[in-house]
Amino acid sequence: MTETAHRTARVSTPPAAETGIERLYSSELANETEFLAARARSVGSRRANEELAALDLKVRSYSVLSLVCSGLNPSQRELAEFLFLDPSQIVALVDQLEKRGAVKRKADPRDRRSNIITPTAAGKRLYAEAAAIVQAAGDHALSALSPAERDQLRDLLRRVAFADQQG
Amino acid sequence: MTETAHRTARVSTPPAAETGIERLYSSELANETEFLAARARSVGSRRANEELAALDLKVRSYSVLSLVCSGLNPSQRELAEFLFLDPSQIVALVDQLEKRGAVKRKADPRDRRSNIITPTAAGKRLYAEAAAIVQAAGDHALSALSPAERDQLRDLLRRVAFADQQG
DNA sequence: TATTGTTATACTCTATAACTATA
DNA sequence: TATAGTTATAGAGTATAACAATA
Repeated sequence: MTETAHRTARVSTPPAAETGIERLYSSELANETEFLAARARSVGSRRANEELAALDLKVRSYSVLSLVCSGLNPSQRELAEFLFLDPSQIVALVDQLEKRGAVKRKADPRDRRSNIITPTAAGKRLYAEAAAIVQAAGDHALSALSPAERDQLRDLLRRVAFADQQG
Repeated sequence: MTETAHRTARVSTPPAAETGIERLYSSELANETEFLAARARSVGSRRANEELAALDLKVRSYSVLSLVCSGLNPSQRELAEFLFLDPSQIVALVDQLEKRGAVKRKADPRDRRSNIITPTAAGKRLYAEAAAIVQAAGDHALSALSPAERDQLRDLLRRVAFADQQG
């Protein structure tokens, strides 16, 4: 992202390749890590959203359902912090999942202000279906990479994603 | 602008395993590449947006400005396709940049339906300032990685981001 | 007839503040 | 006084369709 930007400098003057946008691949923007991460995520989440629509879910609600089904008994506050979402958005997401009988709110006995979210049996089944869909979509999005490269990418991303917490 | 207000409560709290959300790192979701990409991008673009606000820009408008200043003379249609944005959104973004004198529209002599967007001198100066900010924000976001690892991450992301075009 | 840019519109997502009940 | 959840609302972002000019 730094001095490496002009390592992949422009491929001479554009031959005005008519309608193709491939020529923009050589732009500086197309070599910025953040732009690439945004585009990669966009490619993946678009497909995931399309597939999840069959279960009336989106990546957002799937993420909540996944954490609720993790066995870690998250509170709404924890869901908000972990997903970088405002608590008020969690309310809406949990409302949706609760309305369809996938999750339940229950007061934390140790702090009755806190709602612990747990899955129902139907919620667990829904998650199993959704997880398979998301995994398939992810495999498709990463089909350009070998298994080893996928592991590599995931590990690098994890270190960036949690850099502030892990120091 | 104070979007992190709800997230600033953990400043002086000791690493107590009770209230922390670190326990959610072990969830399945935290090991999904797509989730990690979304979170990594969120970390980076939040900072970039905060810094770019000093220039009255956002990552969205910066991306347009960057492509316009690349010397590749993109049309609005090309900007839309490359940035995964609707053409109508490009209209608004180019309007903003044109209104502040950073870019100009000019009809493509070979197809007068098409608007070729070019930077003004002021636009080039604005881009130079913005690029430095974005680069600094990117370096900060990737500070957990070594230079070699950053290259590795960028190359892996590029292959994923352009997998459909490159085959 | 198809495409580029444009406008208008509706919908979703996100941010913010105020309120309650607990602590 | 502070925090978890809730509600309401405004703003930003996004998607869609219709239109004029051009091909």
